[in-house]
Order: sequence, then structure tokens, then C-alpha cells
Amino acid sequence: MQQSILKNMACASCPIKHRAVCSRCDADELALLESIKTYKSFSANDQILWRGEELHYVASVVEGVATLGKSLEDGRTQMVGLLLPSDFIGHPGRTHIEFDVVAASDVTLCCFEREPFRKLINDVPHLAQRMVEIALDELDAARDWMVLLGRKTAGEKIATFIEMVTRRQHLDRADGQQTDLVLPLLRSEIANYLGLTLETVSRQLTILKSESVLEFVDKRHFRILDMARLHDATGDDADGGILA
Amino acid sequence: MQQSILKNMACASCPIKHRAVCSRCDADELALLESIKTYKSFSANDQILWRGEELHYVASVVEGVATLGKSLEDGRTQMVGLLLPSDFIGHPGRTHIEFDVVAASDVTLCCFEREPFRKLINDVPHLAQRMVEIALDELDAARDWMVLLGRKTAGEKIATFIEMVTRRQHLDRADGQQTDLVLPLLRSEIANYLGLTLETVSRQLTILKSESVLEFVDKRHFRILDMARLHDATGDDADGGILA
DNA sequence: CGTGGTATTGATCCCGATCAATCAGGGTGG
DNA sequence: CCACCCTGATTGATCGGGATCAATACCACG
Repeated sequence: MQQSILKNMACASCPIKHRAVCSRCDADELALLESIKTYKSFSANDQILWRGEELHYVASVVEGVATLGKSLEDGRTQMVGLLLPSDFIGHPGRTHIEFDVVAASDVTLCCFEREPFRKLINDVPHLAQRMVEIALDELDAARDWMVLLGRKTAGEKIATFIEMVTRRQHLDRADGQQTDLVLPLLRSEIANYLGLTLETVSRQLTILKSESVLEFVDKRHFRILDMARLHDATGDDADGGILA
Repeated sequence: MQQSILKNMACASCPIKHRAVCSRCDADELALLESIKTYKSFSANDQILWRGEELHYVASVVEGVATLGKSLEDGRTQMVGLLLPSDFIGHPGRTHIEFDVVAASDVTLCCFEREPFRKLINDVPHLAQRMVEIALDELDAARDWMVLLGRKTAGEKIATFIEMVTRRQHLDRADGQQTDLVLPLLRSEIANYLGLTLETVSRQLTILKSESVLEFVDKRHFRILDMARLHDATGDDADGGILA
């Protein structure tokens, strides 16, 4: 794991301060958090945490994309979460991590020592409140993904994934400007996320291209040509995704 | 929905007081909770909440089994949670529920008015702490289930389900006494939980019987004959389930 | 150029879905 | 008591979507 520790950035200039676990905290509370925080950065494909490893830190993703996965005895793997900026990693009350965490791109984390962080949750209501929200939001997202994994066809899975990527990238840029969208994952990683094989992912993307729902400028960059037909292909009902 | 409101039971004699959302609260804090709590009971097959419905209450399951599910436009459904005594229902910060909640047996809920409960989370650290734990535990469980839905074979899914039912029923009886175990769900509901059809569930159970891994005394009651072979059939590695 | 990692496309296979028939148990009413 | 039906479970026959195995294309490196 090639990990480097950065000089601490001030919370005031943090790019995720509005959505991260600390977003409700006032200046005094932030000061408490700053005393137990460290930035760590990882290169693409670094393993950030191994399943079963002792957990000294919990963290927020500041920049980059990481994946949360689990594997069966014989090597089959399933991704169970895609960690984007402001997402939270770890379980303050657990001494060991249950999942593998891997950097899908270069990643910067804001890490808090686990044990002091656990105590802060008890003492700082603003932290506990936000933590509850984050955990419950993640839980709803995980449950939506269970519907996808258990019941959707390959075509619906891909359409749902593309729609999700599109939505999250639109949220990020406040100006709503239309630029090319980027797939944050390789075909094999998308397959892993969707419970498919990479061949099936490739075939389904080809179908969406041939139906002029989207087009690729290269392997990783694409544009949506027909948002309505994309949504129809997800299998969700009209307002299902928007409420989520 | 045939729902009846019971006279309030005292928290002191509550069967789930050690694991429910209130388990960390002291007497004063319980008094606050009691002022916003009501018991409601439902008969088997009652719909407790409809997806999209306005959410006036959050609740703990006191007795019985409920299911949490979601369905796609064309009627396919996927169960995304099995709610057993002490499990929590609802999202204090959301005005609407995302899922269908159905009573799988006769069910008693301990309901808290949502808005006052949300405020209590901010004021009562013991409540927020426990809420964080419950949400994160549920999240881990949901992620384990994603592995099952995405990657396990039908045989592994059934074995995992049986193992889970067995474990949870052993936890309940502290004496560890060996009596017949009971399937909390119909074949069709098991199928819905596992992302299978009821025919496949039936066939896989027949296989486990023919291999003398378990035996049925009637359609709902069974005994494990070979716990080790059952676990081997789950596809999990040796200690995966025990840590969880 | 060649080489290694990634993606596409093709051919075939198999697990689980689907369609369908039968069975088992348990009320209910004659 | 039996005939009837109703719901849930089992078992059988067939089908098809996606996995698997395999070949080829692409492209950024040296």
C-alpha cells in the first residue's frame, strides 16, 4: 500500500465540508475533530483496507473513488459500495473492518482515529446526528441496490448504473453545465458492482449505443443522448429514483 | 390494515429492552420516550406501511416478524430486510417511507411519533449512539446480503438463509436448548428474500433433505442434522459469518 | 515494432426461470 | 363423515438469459 501522509489541510477550505460527517459541526467541534484527523492519500489500485484488518481509523473520502467489496471463499467478488467524495468509511464501534476497500482512482482520505472518534460521537450531538443520517442514507442506498442485484435484468442493471453515475456527476457541478460524463470504473469493476460478468457489461453498453441512448467519445467518456429512454430502461417507476 | 392500539406496556417489562433503540437510555430518558410511544399490533399479512406513504411514526418490532420490500414497475418484488424483534423501522429524518412493510406473522410494534423522536435524537446522546450502532449494523447486514444476491448460487443462498435463521433462533433462547427450528417465512417469501423463485427454493430444500443436512417435521418446522456441511454449502469462508 | 492491459465480439453451455401438473393439509358446508 | 375447495408445496418438462470459453481488436507503453 503506497500511502503518503499529507500536511493537514484546514477544515475551512475542505471540499466536502458541506456533506461529510463533520458538516453540522461548529468551529469548536471542528477543532476537536482536527486534533484527531490526518490526511492520507492512495494511488489508483492500492488496497486501502483488507477485510478482517484491525481498524485504527474511520475516514471520509475527500477526493477520488474507492470501492467497498467482499469476496467468497472461491474468489468470486461482489462490490457492495462505491465510495465517492464525502462518503464515510468504517464503523466507529467495530475493532475490525468487514470489507475490502480499494482505491479505484487516486484517493485522498480524511482519517480520524477510531477510538477518540467513537467517544466524540457520544459527546458531540452534531456529529452523532450527521452520523445517523449518513448511515441511514447508506442503508437506503444499499437496499435499493439489493433490488437491482436480486431482480433486475442485465440491461436494467446497466441502465440504472449509468443513470446513477450521471446523476451524481450532475450534482457535483452546481452550474449544471453539460460536459462529457466519465465512467469511474473499468468494465470489470462495473460488472463486479452489478453482479454481472464484464462481457455482459460490454454487450449491454453496445446495445445502448446501438439504440442511440448514449454515445462514447472514448472508453471512459460518454454522453447521454436520450435521458428519458435511459430511465425507461432502468425498470424503476417514474419517480422512484428521484425520491431516493 | 387491521390495526389495534394496545394499552401501553411499561418499558421495564419490555422484552426487547436490551437490544432496541432505547437500550442505552436511563430512567429519565425512557420517560421522555414513553411520552411519545404507542403500541400497535397487526395481523399476519397486514400491510403495515406502503411505499411512498407519509411516515408519522418510527418503530421497533416488539413481537413477530415483518418484511421490508420494494417492487419494480412490472410487479417483480425483492425483499430487502427481515424485521425481527428489536429491529428498527423508519428513518427519523424522512417524511416518507421508501419501502413496503408487511407483517409476516402477527406483529406488535412500539411506535414513536417521528418528529418528536427526531428531536430526541438531538437531545439524548444515548439514543443517538444506539441509533448509529443499529443503522451501521443494518448496513453491514445489507452489504452481506448484496454478496448473496449478486454472487451466490441457489444452493448457497438457501444454505445461507437456513444458517441465518438457525443462528438467530439460537441467540433468542439463552439456554441453548435444542428444539425444532421454525421457518419464519413461506416458500414464496423465502424466494423473494433470496432473489429466487419459489420452485427453486423448494427444489434446493429437497436437495438438502436428500443429503441429510436437515430434516423437516412439517412444512414449517425443521432440524439441522449436520451443521458443518450446512456451513460448507453457504460458500462463506470459515469465520465470515461468525464475525458478522 | 512488440507487449500487456482493456474492451469487444462470437460460440456454446448451464443454472434457474417459466409453464404446468400433481400433491398435501385443513377448513367448511352438506 | 366425506366431498369440496383453497392455499401452499412439490415435482416435472422446457426455455432462455447470462456465464463461460475463446478469439480478436484497441491502444498506450516501452
